[in-house]
Amino acid sequence: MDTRAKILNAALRLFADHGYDAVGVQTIVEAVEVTKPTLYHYFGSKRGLFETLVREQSASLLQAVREAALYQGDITLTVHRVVQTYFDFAGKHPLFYRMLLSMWFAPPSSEYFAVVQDVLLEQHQLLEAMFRDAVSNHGNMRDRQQQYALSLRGMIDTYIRISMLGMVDLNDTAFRQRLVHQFMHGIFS
Amino acid sequence: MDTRAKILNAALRLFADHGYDAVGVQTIVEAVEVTKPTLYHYFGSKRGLFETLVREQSASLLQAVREAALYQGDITLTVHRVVQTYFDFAGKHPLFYRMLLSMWFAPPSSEYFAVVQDVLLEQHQLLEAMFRDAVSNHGNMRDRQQQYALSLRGMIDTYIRISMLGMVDLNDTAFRQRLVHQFMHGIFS
DNA sequence: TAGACGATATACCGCTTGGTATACTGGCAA
DNA sequence: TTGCCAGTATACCAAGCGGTATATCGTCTA
Repeated sequence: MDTRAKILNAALRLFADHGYDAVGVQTIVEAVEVTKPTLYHYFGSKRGLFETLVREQSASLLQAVREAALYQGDITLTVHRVVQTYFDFAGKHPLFYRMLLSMWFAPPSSEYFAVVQDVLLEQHQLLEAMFRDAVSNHGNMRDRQQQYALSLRGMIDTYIRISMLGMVDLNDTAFRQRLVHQFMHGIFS
Repeated sequence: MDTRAKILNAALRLFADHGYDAVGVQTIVEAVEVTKPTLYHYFGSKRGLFETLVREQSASLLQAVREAALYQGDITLTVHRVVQTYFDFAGKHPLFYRMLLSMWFAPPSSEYFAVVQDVLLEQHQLLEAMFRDAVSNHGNMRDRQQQYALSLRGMIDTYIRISMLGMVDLNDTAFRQRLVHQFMHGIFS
């Protein structure tokens, strides 16, 4: 593994474990056993390092959500696919998803929030579009796409968090089905 | 308002808006127009200030949840009371609840998390006890109290967050009833 | 073989951080 | 009226912060 990748790895681990503000550049380079100019050579600044980290890691998530959220006539099925996509990603990249989650709830004026906001916004737009496209089939969800998108994300993140505490298994198909059923029940009722 | 209270007020506002790490002691005392030794006279340290803040503000929330979560034979009614309690508190203390929310998702090893964890744990135990007490009436929720408590909190916090974005009105009784109904549906199904 | 270049190190910068030693003030008690 | 004490200010500290000027090394190219 080359130096650049090692720095990104160490930064992810440290940011996820202690938070962006609490981790100094010095700490990161010590963890990789290089010196500061090396880090600044690759990333230009602490913020640049963080932006690179977020963009590279979230690319595959965004792509997967983009495909899963394509409405093709069955909203329940589509929602199920989206849920599965998030659960899969969080299972494969727990450190990154945990970090994303903590920053999604962080004060909007913090430096790192601006970086993460783009990623979150794009996901939100995909989910909203999914619900909007389903409107023709389900008249009662008109103009509620935004709220539905937010609450679906809320539910997904809640259960990802619970699973990180070891309290639930996201790979349990029956469990996932019950979640989606419950969510759809909330929409249609 | 005395100096002590002014410091606590300013600290809450600043921590909620920018995060614990991002706000220096100097910034706080400048906002109140006093000097550092004054702050250290009252609170001993930055962490001491934060602990005092969290403890004083969360006392009323804990008391309200303690009363609301008392199971008296009707679990749906009790859950409804709990939901209303949280919504009321978040409506009355939006700054504090927003701060609490951001820290609840923060990295566990961050300094402030330890302070906030006590408050969260106590709430969780109250909710868990509520579901445990309801077991005799609803055999199918046995040994799931922990998961139920976590997912109820997740749902509550999700909607508080959505309301903070202006996307939903927590004071709408019909809306609250639909939420509780949806949650209970997820439990009983 | 000369030079350019990517990658890395040493040593430093100004600034901010959380925290404190010391001194002063006003009010209240003996 | 003396003395104590809570409360507040001036001025300071060591340590850490993000960031950089400069130099060196090895490799690849002309």
